[in-house]
Amino acid sequence: MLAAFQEPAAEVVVVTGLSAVKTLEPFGVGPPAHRLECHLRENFQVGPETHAMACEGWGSSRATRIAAGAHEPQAARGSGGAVAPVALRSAGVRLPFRPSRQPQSDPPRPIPMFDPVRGKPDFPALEASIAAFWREGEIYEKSLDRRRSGGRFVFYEGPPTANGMPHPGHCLTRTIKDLYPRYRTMRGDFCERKAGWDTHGLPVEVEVCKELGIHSKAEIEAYGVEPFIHKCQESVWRYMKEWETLTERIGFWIDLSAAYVTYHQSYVESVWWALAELFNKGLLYEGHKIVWWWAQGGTALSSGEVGQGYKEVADPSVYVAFPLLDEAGRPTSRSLVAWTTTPWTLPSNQFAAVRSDLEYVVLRETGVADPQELIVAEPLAAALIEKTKRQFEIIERLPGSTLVGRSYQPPFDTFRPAGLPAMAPLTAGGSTAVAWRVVAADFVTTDSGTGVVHIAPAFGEVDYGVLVAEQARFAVGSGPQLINCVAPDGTFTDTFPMGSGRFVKDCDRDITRDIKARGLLVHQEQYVHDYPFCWRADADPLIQYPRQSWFIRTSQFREQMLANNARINWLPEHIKDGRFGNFLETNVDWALSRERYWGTPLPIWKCEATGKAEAVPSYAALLAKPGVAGTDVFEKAKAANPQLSDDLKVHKPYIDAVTYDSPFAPEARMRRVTEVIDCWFDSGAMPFAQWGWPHRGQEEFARQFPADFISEAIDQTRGWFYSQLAISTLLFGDEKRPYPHPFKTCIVLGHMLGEDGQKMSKSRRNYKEPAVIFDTYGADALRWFFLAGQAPWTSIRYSERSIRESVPEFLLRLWNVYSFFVIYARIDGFDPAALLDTPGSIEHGDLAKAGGWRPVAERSELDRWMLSELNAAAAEMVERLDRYDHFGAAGRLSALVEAVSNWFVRRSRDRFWAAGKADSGPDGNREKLDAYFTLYETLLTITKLAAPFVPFVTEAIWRNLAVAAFGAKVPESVHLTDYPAGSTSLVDADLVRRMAIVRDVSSLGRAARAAEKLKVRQPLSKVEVILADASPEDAAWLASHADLVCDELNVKQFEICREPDRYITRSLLPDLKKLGPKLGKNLPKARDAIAKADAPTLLAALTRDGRATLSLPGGGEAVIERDDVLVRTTAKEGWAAAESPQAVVVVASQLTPELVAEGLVREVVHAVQSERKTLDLDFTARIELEFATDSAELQSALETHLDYVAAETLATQAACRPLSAAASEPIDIDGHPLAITIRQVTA
RNA sequence: GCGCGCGUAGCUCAGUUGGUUAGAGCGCCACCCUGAUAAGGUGGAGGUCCCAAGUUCGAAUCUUGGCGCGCGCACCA
Repeated sequence: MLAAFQEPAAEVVVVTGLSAVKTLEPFGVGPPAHRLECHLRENFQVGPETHAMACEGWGSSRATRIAAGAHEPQAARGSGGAVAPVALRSAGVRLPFRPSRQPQSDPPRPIPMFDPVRGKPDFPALEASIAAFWREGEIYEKSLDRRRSGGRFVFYEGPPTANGMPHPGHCLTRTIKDLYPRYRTMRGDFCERKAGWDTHGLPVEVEVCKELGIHSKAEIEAYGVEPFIHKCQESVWRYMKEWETLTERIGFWIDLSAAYVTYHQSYVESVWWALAELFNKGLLYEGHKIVWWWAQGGTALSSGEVGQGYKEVADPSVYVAFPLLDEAGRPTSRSLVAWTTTPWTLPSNQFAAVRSDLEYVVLRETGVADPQELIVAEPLAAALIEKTKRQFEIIERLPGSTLVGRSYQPPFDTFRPAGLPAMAPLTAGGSTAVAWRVVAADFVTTDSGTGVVHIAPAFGEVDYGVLVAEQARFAVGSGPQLINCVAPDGTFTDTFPMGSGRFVKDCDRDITRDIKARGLLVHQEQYVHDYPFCWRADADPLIQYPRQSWFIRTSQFREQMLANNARINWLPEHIKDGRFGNFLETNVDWALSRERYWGTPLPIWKCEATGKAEAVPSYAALLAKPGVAGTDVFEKAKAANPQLSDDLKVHKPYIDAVTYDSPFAPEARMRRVTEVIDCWFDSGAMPFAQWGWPHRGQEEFARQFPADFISEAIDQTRGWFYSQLAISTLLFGDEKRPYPHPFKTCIVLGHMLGEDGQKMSKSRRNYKEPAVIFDTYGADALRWFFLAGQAPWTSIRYSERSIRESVPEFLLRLWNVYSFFVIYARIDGFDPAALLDTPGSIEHGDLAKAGGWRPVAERSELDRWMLSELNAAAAEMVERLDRYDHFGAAGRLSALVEAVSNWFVRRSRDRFWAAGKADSGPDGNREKLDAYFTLYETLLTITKLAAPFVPFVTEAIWRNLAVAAFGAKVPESVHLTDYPAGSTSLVDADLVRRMAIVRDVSSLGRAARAAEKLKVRQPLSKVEVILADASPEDAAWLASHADLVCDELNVKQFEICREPDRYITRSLLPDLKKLGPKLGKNLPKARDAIAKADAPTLLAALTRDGRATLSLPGGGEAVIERDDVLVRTTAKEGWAAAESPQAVVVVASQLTPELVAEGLVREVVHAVQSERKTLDLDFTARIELEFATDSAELQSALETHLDYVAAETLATQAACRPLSAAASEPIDIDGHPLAITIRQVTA
C-alpha cells in the first residue's frame, strides 16, 4: 500500500584512483565517511589500508587524515573535520541503502527495517494509499472494537443535506467533527459515529421542479404528487457520491453504512411519536400566522429563505387621510394622516394606531379655501409639511390618548357599510366600535411616517397582534374578524372589485390614483428600501399573508430552555448569552406546518364532522384504528412498481389516503390534515429518531443520550442547535434528565469566507474547490490549516495561499525530521526490532525493555531535554484537547516539532555522523544509540500526538517506523494506539528552562554579530554573557555549556562575564504585577524611587536582607521585597552586544590577524563553493584551483590554509599566483581582489 | 434599525485573570549551511494594537460613544 515509497534499485560502486563513475543515487543521499569505511570493512573485507588506497592520488597526508578521521571522528571534527567525509564522497563511492544488511557472502534475507523515505513527499498520493489501507484493513472498525469496554464519548452528526454539493465549509465541519472522536478514541473512549442525512424540505422540491421545468404548486399538482414524491426521493441522493468521496477524502471516520435518513419510516415514526407527545400534552395547536408568502408558488418561506431574497427597490410611499367621524357617523374635515408603502393593504384596513403618550398636532393648510385639518405626531409634522411643499399652521395640540377610541372612515368601503360602524359589547362593560377605530400601541414610533399607523391585520405580524389584542376585549365571537380581500395566489378577490383578479402589487398605482381622486391623498413619493423577493424566482415579491398553521408552544418553555442552555458548554462562550441566549429570550411559538409535499407528514387526523383531532404516534398505531382504510393505495402502487421504497408509505400522498372511524361522531371519518412539517423538526429529533426510538433502539438511545460533543457552523444557531434544544427540553424537560441535553459541548464554527474575504460564491469564483486542494496539497494540509490556522469560531478566510503556506511549518518539517531519521537509521542499521521483542505500542515503557536502551537519566543532556519537551508538550496538549482547545494544542505541537527539528536534530548531528555502530557492544557507540532511541521515541510520540489532527501523514510515518520494523507485533495503525498523556517524571523543568537560555544566548550572540557586521564565517575570540536575573544554578549550568555556545556562535571562547559592569548597566524594575496590588496609588512614587535609587546598592540590600525600605518622594515610605523587583541589564554603548530581558551577550569584536586570516579563508571557500554551484558541478566533481591576488594579506592567509581550502572545495590542486597572471576577473573578498580559476578534473 | 462578533506588522492570524521591550507564520532584506540539499537554518526591518473619551498607579485587554467589516433578526405600519 505504500507503493509511493518503493525502493529503487541501488548499487555499490567502488572506485579507485581519480576516475569518477556515475552511479544511481535514488535519493541523492551521500553516506557519512565512517559508514563507507565500515561498509568496506564489513562487506568487502577491506581494511583501512585498502581504504586509503581507494584514495590514492589525493596525496598521502590527506589520505592519512581521512583514515584517521574515519576512526577518530571526534578528532576529525572542528574546523577541519569536514575534510574527511567530503573527500571520501568525492571518491565516487556510493553506498547501497542497506549497507550492513546485504553482505554479498550471505543470501538475501527479509529485513524488517524502515523503508526509505522520499525527501519530497507527495502527500495526495500518500493519502490515497492510506485511505485504501484504512478501508481494506477496516481500521475504523478496529479502532471502535478495542474500546468497546471503555467509557462513552457521544457524538452526534448534524445531518447535512445530500441534495447539494459539499463545499469548503463542510470540509471544516467535517475536520472538527473528526478530530475529537479520534482523540477521545485514542484516549480510551468508545465513540460511535453514526452518519445521517437530512432529506426533506423545500430545497429538494425546488431541485426536482428545476428538473421538471415547473415552478408553482399548481404545476406540481398537475404533474401529480405521487410521481413528484418519487422524484424527490430519488433526488435526495443526487450528490451522495460527492459527499461520500469528500468524507473519505478528508479522513472523516464515520459509519456511512448505518446512516440515519430522515425520510425512512423508522425516523418518521420517531418524529410522529414526538409530535403525538406534544399534541397529547396540549403543546401542539392550530392558529393563524402571518407569514412571508410566495404567492406565485403558493407557499410560505422560512426566515432563512426570506433572508436570501432581499433586494433594494423603490416602492410607492403614500400619506393617506383617514377622516374622523362625528357622532352621527359623518366624516369631518379633520383627518388622521397614515403612511404606508403598501397601498394594496389599504382596502383591508381595520384600525389606526397612535401612541397615547405622544403629542399630536392638528395642521390646517393656509391660503386655501375649505382647508383640511390633518393630525400627525408633533415630531413628524415639520417633515411632512416640508414634503408637501404647502403652508400649514398648527391650530391645536393634543396627546395621543385623546384620539384613542375615535372612529374614522377607512380609505375603502371594502368591508364597511356606510354610516356608523358596528358596535359590540366589551367584556369589561360598555361597548365600542368593532373596527375602524383608533387604538393605542407602543410600537408606534416617530422614526418615520406620521405617528399614525395604518393597521391591516392580514398583512403584518404587528398588525395581526393588534387584531388579536382587540378581539380579546370583546365577548367571544362578537369582536373584529380578520378581513382580507386577497386570495392566496396574491390577487384581489371580488370583494375588492377595483383590483379583482390582479396581483396586488400591480394595483398600487390604481389604488393611489383612486385615493387621490377622492381628495384623501396628502402626499405621495417613492421610497427606496429593501424588500424580500422569492429566492427562487427573484421577480416575485413576497407578501405577508395570514395562513393557518400548527404551532408548538415553545414560548411556554422559554425558562426551561434558558436553564438548559445555561448548562451547555458553548465555544465560544458568548454564544450562550449572546446570539443563542437572545434568540431564546425572544422565543415565539414554533410554526410547524409547511404546505408542501416532500416532508414528514404531520400525524394529525381530524374528524370530518366535528373538526376534533388526534395525533398518531406510529404507523402501527394508525393501522390499529377502527375501520382503517386506504392503505391499499400504497399497496397497489407497490404492486405496480416493486422498486417503490417502503419508506414512502408514511409519506404523501399515500398517507393522506389512510382514514379511519371517528371516535368523535358516528359515521364520520378521520382524515389526515394536509400539511407536512418544518424539516428542522426532523433534524432536531435526531438524538432519538436516529435510533427509531421509542419504537425501537432502546439500548442505543439510553447509551447515546445526551451527546458529549457536537459542532456546526454559526448558521445553525436557530437551525439545528435550536431545534435540538427545543425538542429535547419540551419532551424530556420534566423527566429526571439533568440539563444540559441533548448536547453538552458545542463548538460553533465561524463562517468561511472566500479568497477576497467576501462570502464564498460560485459565481464570484473566489474559492478553490476542495478537490483541487486535496489533489495539490492533500487533506492533511487542509485539516492542519483549519485546526492550527485560527480559532475555529473566527471567520476563516479560505485561501489557497494560506493553505499552501501552512504546509512547510508543520507537515513538511515533521516529514523532514522523519526522513532524516530514516536515512541515518538505515545507514547505521538502527533496527529497533532487533533490540526489542515485545514492542507493545512502542511507548516509553516498551522501549525500556529494548537491548541497549539506557534510562533517560543516563543519557546526554540533549536527550533528556528532548524527552522533557516531549512529555511536557504531550501533557499540555491533553489538557487543551480535553477542554476542546485544538487550536492551542496544535500550536503546542507545532512548537514541539520546531524544537525537534531546529535544536535536537541540529545539535545531534555530530552524534548521528559519528563513527561506530549504534549499539551498546564494546565496539559500539552508546551515545549514538541513545540519540537514535531518543529520536525514535520522540518521532513515534509526536506521530501519536498529531494523529487526530493529520491522520494520513501520521499513519504513513507509523506504518514505516513501527509496522515496517516490527510487523504484526505492533498495532497496524497509529489510530489503534493510546494517546500519549505525557509523563511528568520525564519532565525536567530546570533543563527546559536552561536550554531556553542557551537558545536565547545563541540567538543574541548572532544578533550582536549581525549588529557589528561580523558574519558568522568570521571566527571571533570570545563571547561573554551577562545574565539579568538568572539563578546562580542556572548561570553555573550555562557556564558549563561553553562548548555548545562556542559551536553555535563560531567563537573560540565563551564565558559568563566576570566584570559585567564594563559592558552593562543594571537597573531595577518594579514588578508591577506584584507591587501594584500592594502599593496602589503609591506605585508611581515607588517606581520613581526605585528608578532613582542606586541600583547596585539597592539590589545588594535586597539580596542581603530580602527587603528594603524606600522613602517616597513627597513623604511616606514603602517596603519592597526582593521578589518585587526585576533586574534589567542594558548594554553600554561601544560594545558589540545584544540584549533580551534575560541576558546581554557581548561579542569580542577585536580581530587578531590570525582570526582575520581564518575569516578570509572561509570567505574564499564560500566563494569557491558558490562558483561550483554556478558551474553546476557535480557534488563529487574534483577541481583544480588557481587563485590570483595582489593582496599580500589574502595571499598569506590562503597560503597558510591552502590545504583547508583545497579539502573544503574538493580541489586536487590549489595554487596562488600574482593577479597579473589571472585567467579570470577578480572578485572582492572583504576588500581584497581575488581571481579564482576553476578547472574541473576530468577522468 | 436591533442584536452578536470582529478591527493588532505588507498578508494571514495569536495575544491566557489589565503589568514593564505586543508575538508567530508567510512575504521582504541580509546572512549562514551545503552530509535532511530542487532542502535546512539564523538575524533584521516592519506596529498610532480602528478613533475618541473614561475607569485605573497602569489599558491591545475593562467601560462608554463613534467609525469600518461580517453575521443574525427585521426591513416595520
